[in-house]
Amino acid sequence: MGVPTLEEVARAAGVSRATASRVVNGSPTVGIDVRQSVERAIAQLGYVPNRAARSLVTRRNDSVGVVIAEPTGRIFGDPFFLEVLRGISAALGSRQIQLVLVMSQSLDEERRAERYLTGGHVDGVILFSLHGDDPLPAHLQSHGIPVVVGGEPPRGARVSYVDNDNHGGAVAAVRHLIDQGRTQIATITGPWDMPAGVTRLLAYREALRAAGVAHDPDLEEGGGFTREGGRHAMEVLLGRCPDIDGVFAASDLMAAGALSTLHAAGRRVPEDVAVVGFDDSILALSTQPPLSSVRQSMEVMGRELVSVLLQAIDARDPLVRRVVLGTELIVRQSSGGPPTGKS
Amino acid sequence: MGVPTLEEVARAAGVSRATASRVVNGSPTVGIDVRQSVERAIAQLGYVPNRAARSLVTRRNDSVGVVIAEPTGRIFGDPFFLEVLRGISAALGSRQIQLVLVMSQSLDEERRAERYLTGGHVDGVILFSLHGDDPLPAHLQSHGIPVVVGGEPPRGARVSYVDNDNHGGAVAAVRHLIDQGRTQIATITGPWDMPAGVTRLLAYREALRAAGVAHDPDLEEGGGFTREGGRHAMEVLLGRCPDIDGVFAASDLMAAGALSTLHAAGRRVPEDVAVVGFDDSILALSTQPPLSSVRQSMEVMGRELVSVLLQAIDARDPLVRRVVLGTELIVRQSSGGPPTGKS
DNA sequence: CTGAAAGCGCTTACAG
DNA sequence: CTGAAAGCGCTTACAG
Repeated sequence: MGVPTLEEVARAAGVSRATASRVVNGSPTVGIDVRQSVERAIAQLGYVPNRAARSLVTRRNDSVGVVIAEPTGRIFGDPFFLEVLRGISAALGSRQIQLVLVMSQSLDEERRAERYLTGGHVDGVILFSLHGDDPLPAHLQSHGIPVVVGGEPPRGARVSYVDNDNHGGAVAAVRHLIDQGRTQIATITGPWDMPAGVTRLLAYREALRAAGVAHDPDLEEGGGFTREGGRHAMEVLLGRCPDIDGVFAASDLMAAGALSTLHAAGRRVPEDVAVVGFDDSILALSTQPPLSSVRQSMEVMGRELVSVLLQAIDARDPLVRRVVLGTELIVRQSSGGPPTGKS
Repeated sequence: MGVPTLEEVARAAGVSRATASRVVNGSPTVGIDVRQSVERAIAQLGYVPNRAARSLVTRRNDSVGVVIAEPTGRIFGDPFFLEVLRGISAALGSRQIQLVLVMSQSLDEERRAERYLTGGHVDGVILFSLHGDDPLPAHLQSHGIPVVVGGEPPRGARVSYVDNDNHGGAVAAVRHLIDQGRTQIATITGPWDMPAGVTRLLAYREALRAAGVAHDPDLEEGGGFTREGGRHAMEVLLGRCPDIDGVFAASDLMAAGALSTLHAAGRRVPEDVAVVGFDDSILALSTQPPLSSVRQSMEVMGRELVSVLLQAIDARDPLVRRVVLGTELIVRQSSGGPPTGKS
């Protein structure tokens, strides 16, 4: 009794265990009648293959590790991840692959995660929220584990990744501010060691340059991708350049912080200062006024990550794949959009 | 070559495979000297036990399924889950147990998830965001799988759960509004089929009754735990009772929606209407003004869920355990708190 | 305290 | 197209 085994299925169907196994695994070399009787037995007994036994011989785990490593805790407030996870989960589930979630906040946890991942317990790894010099992808690769990074990978790493078009999105945001007639456009940037932040900053500069605006370092201030950082950066910017009339914040969270500073300083948004964020997160709709932002589909990113990873696992090739997903600027009140801009 | 096996460890240490296994599993019946030489071999070879092989014989997976089932997609914007996941992940990781994440949105996915979970692939299951009549916990239990529910379980289900003190939190919120001198206190409720929503509504009524206020159904309106629902509910309430001066929303998301209605209607918050939400989510700090809310520690909930589940798995008893975690009212500007209420 | 041996449930060359 | 047999890496009574 208990859980039925392949052996019992085979007996019930009057075939050998080998043949039953072939049916379960969809081998084409099985007679149609034999196949059917095995399938009937499977249905009748409610047979489910034992993963452990299968793994033991196939040397595959049919599981993928998803690592969210963020020692600073910075990212954890971000609903962003849930969406990516959903995309990953959907793509993996339809292929009968387990999603093993590994979150590490402390260095201790990170070490344990690394030991686990290199222990051969997963067939591949999806990595998130890396910093510029994170050795994890290279380390995993050196153990022969297929890896794909969500977002920009550490500089110089030869690793596959799927990223949103940070550059294109940021350029669109800044160009939009220019189109609105803004001439003193500041930016609040992410941390220097996070590639996405750097890319968005470079795109900001490029968009201004393309519009013939001279580069002014006084208009750039770091906000560390936090709300408090955004609030503070806005104060600094306002102190340095009181005539700012446009702000591109590299994340919605920082934009929300900037808004409260502007509010406190008596600046009207968007009349006095137009603000655009990045992420089009849930926050964008709850700020006052609603925040223009650059949208990226996190769910699509999740699916794409799985697709790239499975290719690497199946092909067992070290080919580096890079996928860049398009972004879209959503204009709301904070930069002159219509008042009831639902979305 | 490749990954070292127990056999190789044993050979290197000059003992039998059985003894090596005992050392790996911390059996006390091993001579101190033998133990040490095995440990040396393990370190030298970088041995890591093969989970599949172990599972096959122990009949344990050393993995726990975490199910987020939300066909409506309602909950997915909620950063809340990430925090719970962190708590679960931390508690599980320190015990070397895998966190297998299962998200299901469509009925199809839900069915697949159920098949997976009953297939003996996990040692136990943590369930979230159940509706009042969800048969999943009972179904899993009938397969002999230990289950614990995060939040209130479906009515009448004999299943262990860990929940925040929704009742106490809601009572505190309403009492606070009363203490502020509010006399026309409305509530925006969650959906009727979600226990947490119902509990918060009942607590609202009880707190008013305790204060000697007569029950007025006109002051209650459903908001479905969504922002849009909150916005609409506030319109309805204002239409029915223009003299409302306090609102208890059963979630921050609905409170945020209510705030925009109040804003559009020209009501000042908190001067004209004081508002309190529930969850103390990331939203509470980004609304204008910042939102008073009932805080619950989601990370603690995660740890507690693991603790209860592991007890059930180890004990193999059908004992039903109920854990209720305390909540705390955080007062911010939306109900008369100080202007710069950081937190 | 230690070892020889059986067995967990499956897949997969190898024959036929 | 099908079956007999070996073997994946581990744990655990059972002896001693």
